[in-house]
Formats: sequence, C-alpha cells, structure tokens
Amino acid sequence: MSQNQTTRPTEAELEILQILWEYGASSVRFVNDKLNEEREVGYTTTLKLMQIMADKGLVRRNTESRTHIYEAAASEADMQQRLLKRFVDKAFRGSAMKMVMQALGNHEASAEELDEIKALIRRLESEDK
Amino acid sequence: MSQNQTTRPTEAELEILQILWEYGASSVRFVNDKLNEEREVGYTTTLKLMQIMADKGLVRRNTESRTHIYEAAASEADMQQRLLKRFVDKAFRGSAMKMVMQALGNHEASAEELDEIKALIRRLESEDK
DNA sequence: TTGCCTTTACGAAAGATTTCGTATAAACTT
DNA sequence: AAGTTTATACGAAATCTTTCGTAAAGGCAA
Repeated sequence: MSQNQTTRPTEAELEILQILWEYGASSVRFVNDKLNEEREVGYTTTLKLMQIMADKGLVRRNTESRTHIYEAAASEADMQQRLLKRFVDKAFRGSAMKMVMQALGNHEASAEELDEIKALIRRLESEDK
Repeated sequence: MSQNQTTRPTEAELEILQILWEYGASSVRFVNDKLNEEREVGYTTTLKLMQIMADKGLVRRNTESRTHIYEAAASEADMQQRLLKRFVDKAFRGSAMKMVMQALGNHEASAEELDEIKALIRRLESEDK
C-alpha cells in the first residue's frame, strides 16, 4: 500500500525486523518460532503483523510459493539511522552529542570499545581536514 | 495512582515533560501554549494528558491554588538514561556502542564536540585504572 | 479420495494512546 | 449581582497497535 520510505515500525514490528535482519528472508512460521523463544505469540498474530508490514512497505514478500517469504525492505543500519534521529529529537531535543555523552558516561563501554571510538574519532578528524 | 519509578512516558507525554524540564514547574495553560507553538492541540487534551501523567507519577502537581502547577517528577538526565537503555535494547539489540558509533559516523559531530568526547574518554580511562 | 495439517486472508475484539465535548465551579469584569 | 472568562473533572469518542478466531484453500498421508 503506502510504500513510504519514512514509515516507522511499531515496537512489535521492530521485533520482527530484528529477526529478518539476523536470519535473512524468512517465512512467517520461522519468525513466529523465533518470537516464541522470547515470549508466547500466536501464529496468526505474527502473520497479521507481517502482512501489515508488507502493506506499509517495511518488508517485501515473495508470494511465488504457497509459503510466503518476507525480507526487510531497509537495511538494519538504515533503519537504525532513522530511528536514532527520531529518538534523539524526541528524548534529547535533537542533540546527538548529549546522547552520546550520556551513553558513554553510563559506564557501558569497555576499554576495547573506548579504543574503537577513539579510532573512529581520529578517522573523522582526518576526514574533516 | 501508580507512582512507579519505571513508568515510561508515551510520546505525547514526553513532549510535555520536555517543556516542564525546559521551563520548570508550569500550569496547563502554559504548557498548552508552548505545545501550540509547534502544532494545534486542544486545551483539554493537554489537561487530560497531564492529569494522566500525575496519576502515573511522571509529574507532581501542586493543587493549592485554583490553577494547578505541574513539575516533572524525574530529572531530564534520569529519564534520558531510562529511555536510552530501552531504545538501545530495542533498536540496537542492546549494544550501546553500535549506537554511539552510528551517531558519530553520521557526521553529526563538530570538531569541538569530538574534542569533548575525547576528553570524556580520557576521564573514563583514568577512572577505570 | 478422504481427512489432516499448514498456510493465507479477513475481520473484529482487546488494549493503549490521543483527542475532545460537556459539566461544574472559581475568579474576574462591569 | 449578573455575565464572561478560565479552571478542573470526567467520560467517552477516535485512533493506533496488538491479538486472535474463523474461514478457505493448498498440499500431504493413509
């Protein structure tokens, strides 16, 4: 239906996208089984959600065989970018830096991860020259 | 009513909290006026939301004068922490680092901001020793 | 073939969130 | 004092999201 590039997934839809990103194109049965490793969800619930997602353009589906195969329409990184932007706007009044500082300050980073970030910063700095 | 410390605001509620954080304790009229600088919202809509938020424990209210005065129950930083954790879980499968890298990679940071981050990292590294 | 199992389709119930209409009362205006 | 304006309270409509029951049809097994 809509096919809008900027459609945002709801929480339940995002959960399904995570599975599609992790395992690649999948059937409803497969996705539902994965979801049920976390919590109980009825098969038709998952089916309905995935049909809605196809409508919204969040997933594409191949209907050639009886069992339809769904795949995420956007890459995980693209979607993360989109979600991050909105989240920063809503929760951090648009300041990505405030958010990064919070995340780092929350001692969630190991020494190795901090090294990675330093490396990234060096790369960014040399690009900007 | 609930007073639960981990209650999450909905999007509309978060918008109201932003105003309370920015301007401090305020009346419904004030908050509604601020909201209307962005988009049209009816007065009773805002009133109802703020009453619900008081119920949930997201705001406290002083009912001494006829015009009730509301203030955010949690600090902006505390709420950001809470929201960030959940967002990272949902959108980045729990990896705060992936999220930080995305945010930084998205050339959203100025040279000064990168310096700030480097300073923060140095501080974190010396703490961990 | 007949009967199960699995699938999609569809609609609608259940739940959560957002919006607003109406009632009522306090405070201001004239 | 009477009328107007500005509050809160309350309930319910409107909308969005999640869940599931039921129907219909394809494919498989006996």
